[in-house]
Amino acid sequence: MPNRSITIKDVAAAAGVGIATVSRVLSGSGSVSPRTRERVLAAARELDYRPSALGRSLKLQRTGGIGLLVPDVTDPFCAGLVAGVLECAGSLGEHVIIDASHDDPAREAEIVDRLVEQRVDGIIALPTRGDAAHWTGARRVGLSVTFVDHATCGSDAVGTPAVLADDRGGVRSAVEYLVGLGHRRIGFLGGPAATPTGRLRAEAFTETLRDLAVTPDSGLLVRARSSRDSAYAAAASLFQRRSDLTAVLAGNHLLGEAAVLVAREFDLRVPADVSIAMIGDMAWAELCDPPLTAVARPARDMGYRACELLVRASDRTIERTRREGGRPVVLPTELIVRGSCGPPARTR
Amino acid sequence: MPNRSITIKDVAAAAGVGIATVSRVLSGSGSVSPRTRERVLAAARELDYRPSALGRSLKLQRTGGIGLLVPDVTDPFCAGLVAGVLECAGSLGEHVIIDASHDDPAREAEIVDRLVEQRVDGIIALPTRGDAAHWTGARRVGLSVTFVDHATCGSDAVGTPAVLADDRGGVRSAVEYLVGLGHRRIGFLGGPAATPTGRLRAEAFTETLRDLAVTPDSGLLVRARSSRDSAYAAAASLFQRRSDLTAVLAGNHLLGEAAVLVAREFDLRVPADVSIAMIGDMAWAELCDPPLTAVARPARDMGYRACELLVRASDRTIERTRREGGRPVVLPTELIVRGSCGPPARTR
DNA sequence: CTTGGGGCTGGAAACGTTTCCATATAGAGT
DNA sequence: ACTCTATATGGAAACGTTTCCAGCCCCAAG
Repeated sequence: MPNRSITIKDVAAAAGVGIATVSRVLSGSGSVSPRTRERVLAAARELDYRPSALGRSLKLQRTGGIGLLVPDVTDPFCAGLVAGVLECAGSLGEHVIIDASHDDPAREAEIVDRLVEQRVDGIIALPTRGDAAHWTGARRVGLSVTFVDHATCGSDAVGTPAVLADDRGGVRSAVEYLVGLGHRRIGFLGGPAATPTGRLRAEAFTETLRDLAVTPDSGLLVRARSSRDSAYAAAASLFQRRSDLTAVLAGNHLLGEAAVLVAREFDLRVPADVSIAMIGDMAWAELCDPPLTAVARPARDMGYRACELLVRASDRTIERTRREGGRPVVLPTELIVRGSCGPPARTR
Repeated sequence: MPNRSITIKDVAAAAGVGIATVSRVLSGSGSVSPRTRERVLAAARELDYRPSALGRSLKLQRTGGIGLLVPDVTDPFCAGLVAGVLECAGSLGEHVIIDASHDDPAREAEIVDRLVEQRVDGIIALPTRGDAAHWTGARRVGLSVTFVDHATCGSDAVGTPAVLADDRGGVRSAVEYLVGLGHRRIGFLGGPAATPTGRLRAEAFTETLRDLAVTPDSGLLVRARSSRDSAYAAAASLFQRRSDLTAVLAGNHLLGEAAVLVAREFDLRVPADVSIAMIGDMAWAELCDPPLTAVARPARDMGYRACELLVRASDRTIERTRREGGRPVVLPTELIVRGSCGPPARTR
């Protein structure tokens, strides 16, 4: 019963060679005679030898691990992102250390610290706020960081590579679609103004309306915190206060959910009485009755691209990365038209 | 510009002490004078020293990492599981290396190998099949494995700790509920017979029917492979072939989705024309019209418990674990009654 | 004054790799 | 036969920790 795990030394002894030779055989570098190679391979197989990544990483100063930091793995968008990262990392032979920040900057900082200790080669993050001190700290100790979904607004982290969805374009396409159907009084359910995402989508909403020469109405724009309850409350208040609106655009899937629920609660037929669209496509959008029109964001692709970007960046010097990686990668969104939007009941 | 990352040696030099002393200060063990401690702490802070987990793990022969292996992170059940593991691991100071098997045993074996190389302290897995060789291999090299969702059916891995949902009880409660409403011709949409889950739920279905003295009808039990298309095809074929059925129980969420879609396609009103229930509660069940009755499985709790179990097991010897951990932990399911089930239209 | 012990401290070994370098061997060219 | 080169091999250092052990100093007790 082997209580001590077997090392390269054991293999060397069993094969009657030096440990350097075993290393050469197993890593495939250097030259070894076919005869020796065979003996070593046989010994390794015989002993069921598993090389330790610890020893190797220590020597090589490179772990082949990448850190992945998302707000919440149960959020479908985050899950898609994770899947993309996993796919790319797997094909590149890297492993992924994952953790969830739950939108708490303190927790995020703690996790980044842990990842630094683990000496990951880089971090992919959907940050709570990209300008926090721990991010610049991480870059200072030499590991590359890639942001996803929204980039930093701070000044210090300029040059941090980022992979974004074209949110602005996504909102625009949805608004254009609704206006094209004849809607003029369109409600917008927005996420918290404190988050980059919440801010940006609301901006894009009003901006597009202005471009389309629809008179703005600030009473039609409502904010919610990022909880189910808050989303529901916001939707309820909007529907109650403004019975004259003919369409609603939900700024995220929580708000979309709330809009659907509240419309049902108020006995509004969709899309006859009110049209509903949502930013962020979900599996359940297809299952709604009627199926919900939504703007799909390529979560999986974003994860994949971010991972590619990160690994590529790790190979270069920080300097070169900073010089080259100025522009964030922006991936297109797609308006998926389903049955939840139609012309307004009473056109004026 | 420090191109070389700073080590304990640098801190020792800066503080004018030996490296042993620095280690004692930072790890909190041993005795150091307050004066020295202060100097070391100051030096570490000054240099922004981050201890390397590589060195520590190598020396301690323990990484504090746990491997997490699920079929697919975008599956809501798996996502819940991951969240639970992350929560527990975080509070225990462990980090989590995650990967997805995509239900491919070969890929799974590869991932296990990688985790062994990384010297994780243990693995939590939702295995494709618990009896595969790589699992016994992993246990042989001394790391503890905990299965989730379904345990092994093989003989070799007896004693592998497991955390399960009471699927049998869940199916039973759903069937009892439907029969209680007056249904007698209940369709069952089952997952692949090759998977433990698919087999077990179908068994529980027929078994419960027998216990309730409802005459079985093998034409009402349909299997699908685990893809959306296959699920849809199975549901369509069942509804088409057996227009006399009054209720359908979907064996997983993919099949539940398919049942809802097909019922809508066939212009069947729910629950007036057909009642639908599903194993596995999803966020979208609430959003369906009518909301879908489902059996909730405690994904997050399962992950949390599995992680607890694993870490506890790592502290003991394999022998003791094997002796103690005979019984798997079984967590209760809950039937969530919503609006998708009612009495059959024409009772006979 | 001596002895003993306890609190602090630093040197060194060990953990498992990779790789540089030195050496040994064999074959080929003169 | 001698040198030269290419190939094959092993020893040893290095990576960054932790911890054992030995040594030091100082104070109290004899």
